[in-house]
Amino acid sequence: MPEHILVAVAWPYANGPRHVGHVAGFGVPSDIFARFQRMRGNHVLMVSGTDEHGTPITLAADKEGVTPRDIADRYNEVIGDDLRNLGLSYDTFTRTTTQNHYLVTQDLFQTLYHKGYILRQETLGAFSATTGRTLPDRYVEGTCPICGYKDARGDQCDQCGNQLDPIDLIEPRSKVDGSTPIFKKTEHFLLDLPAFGEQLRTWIEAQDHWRPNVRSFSLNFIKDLKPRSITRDLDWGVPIPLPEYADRDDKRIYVWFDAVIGYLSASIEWAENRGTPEAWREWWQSPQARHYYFMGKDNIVFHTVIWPGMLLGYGAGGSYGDGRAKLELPYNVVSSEFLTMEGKKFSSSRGVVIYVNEVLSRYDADALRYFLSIAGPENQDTDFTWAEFVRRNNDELVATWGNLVNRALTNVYKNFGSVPQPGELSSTDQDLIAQVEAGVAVVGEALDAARFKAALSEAMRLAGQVNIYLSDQEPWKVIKVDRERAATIWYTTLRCVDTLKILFTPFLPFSSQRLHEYLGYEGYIAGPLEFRDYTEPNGRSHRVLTGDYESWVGRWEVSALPVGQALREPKPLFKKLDEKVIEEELARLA
RNA sequence: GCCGAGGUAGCUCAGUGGUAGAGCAAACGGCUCAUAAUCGUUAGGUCGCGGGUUCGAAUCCCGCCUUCGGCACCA
Repeated sequence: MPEHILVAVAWPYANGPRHVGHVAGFGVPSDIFARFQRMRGNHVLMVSGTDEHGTPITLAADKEGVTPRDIADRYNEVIGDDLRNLGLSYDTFTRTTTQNHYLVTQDLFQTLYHKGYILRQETLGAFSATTGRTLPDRYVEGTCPICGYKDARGDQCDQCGNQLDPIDLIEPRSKVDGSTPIFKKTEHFLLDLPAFGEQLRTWIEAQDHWRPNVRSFSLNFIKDLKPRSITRDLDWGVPIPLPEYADRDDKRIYVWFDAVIGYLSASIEWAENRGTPEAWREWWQSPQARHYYFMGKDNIVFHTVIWPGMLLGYGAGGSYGDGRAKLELPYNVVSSEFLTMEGKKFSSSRGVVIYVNEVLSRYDADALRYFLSIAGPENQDTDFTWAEFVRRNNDELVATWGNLVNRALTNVYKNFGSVPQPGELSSTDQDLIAQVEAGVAVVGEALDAARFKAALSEAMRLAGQVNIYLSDQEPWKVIKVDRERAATIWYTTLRCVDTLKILFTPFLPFSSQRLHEYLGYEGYIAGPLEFRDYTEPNGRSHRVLTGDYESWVGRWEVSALPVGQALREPKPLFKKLDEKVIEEELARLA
């Protein structure tokens, strides 16, 4: 029975290009998972988009003298290109500035408000004297009233560690331009999280298939829930859908509140764009559907506490719920740790960074995907170094898998031209095939459990087994004395390579597609992704990254390689990298 | 400061109660079909430190050191 699987991927923030650390956490793992589930025959809906509201984008816009919309447009395009070039197979990668997203966000806000889950409260906020814009706590600096540290931030003093309120700072100043901020009263709306505390606790406690750190972290977090502010004094964001705010442009819904709603709004957009406007309900209003969320560890509570709280509050209400069924909560929240760069935290300002588009301009997407899959921060922080990148590429990807494919294909292409007719398979041949075919289940189980390193390691181990088999059987010698036996050995090898191709496809889609073609097959097992433009009722159009995945022919099954199928002329799947690139890349960092 | 996670071979990392693992790097050997790729053998660790529970602990408990994340207006 095919299942409905929602793959909800963290929304990259559109204030700059995304670096390798970002895609290591949310991008590559989610795509591996989605591709695997599609190959298994499940109905996958993979959604995300660029997160385009919030203070950092307004600050970037001010700095350049352009509008926030300009910044969002620019980086929506850059980020979309990067994700497409990495082969991330979203059903819909959209953005938070669509009319649809505004409508869905406002429906959630209104529904929660009318159900009494949103509170109103007067607070004192800091505003810039020069721009009139709100200054988030961390953008106010001054002298710490507790320890006297001169560069304490409004939210916390880095020297004594105490939590602060910007109003308490001595001689406060704006981090942006140094001016003295103005403090004034402002009304805010707060999500009443404590109202969901008991439901959340019961629900989280039952999720014993979550990674332990995600579960225990979340349980600890809900011990002390407080109402959480969901509005900001900004003119850039989703307007507050209440009559008294209809004509005001000084207050907006806070960016994190609308960003998580993006998972729902993008699903609704996908259904609409596809001409089946109700189809999203098969994922969101069906208790059988499984929802997987992928993100970095800094985002856990948004996905295990706040967003579930919003969903619980919304229930079946609102214009999208339509009284039919409640919206479903996450099935699993797959959080990654962080990637570091040459032993240090990624930092754009300090130049400790490598952007996705830079890597892809010089290296193949599969080489980066391989590294991030085998050495990524799945269970703990891991380090990206150029030396390790080159080594993993040359000594593992090229040497083990690439070379197996290349030696097999070039030999068979040269000597037979097509899949050779085997004689009787020896027990050694049969054992090898059985071992590799067992990988379909073993690797599949690991992938289903989001254990990507284990899955890829097993696939690589099996590729190694085929290399051992070849060294042992020496078909290049056998063919001089016994052509039929050589044909049998090469047939056995190709059968294994064809099954391994399936196991590698979620990780290495580009090279797997090429291998698929070299083996003489037609159609896509991992085809092209597409951008499509959609125009909304308000006349605005935007670009969506998507693909025609239902037409792809790859299935998570063992090889049924037809004897006699003509091969196409093979080329190496991967490029070996010169050791010199390590120094070149390190020089770029400095 | 409080909460959570990590600290395992030279390097990068697996491994949650039962005689310490992988890949690479190192040393030696085989093969030469293949992107000088591959295959085999050897060597290498008091599993952060100190206590405790247990017949038995990298694995459970306590303390300490250290790294990373969270701790309502950064996303």
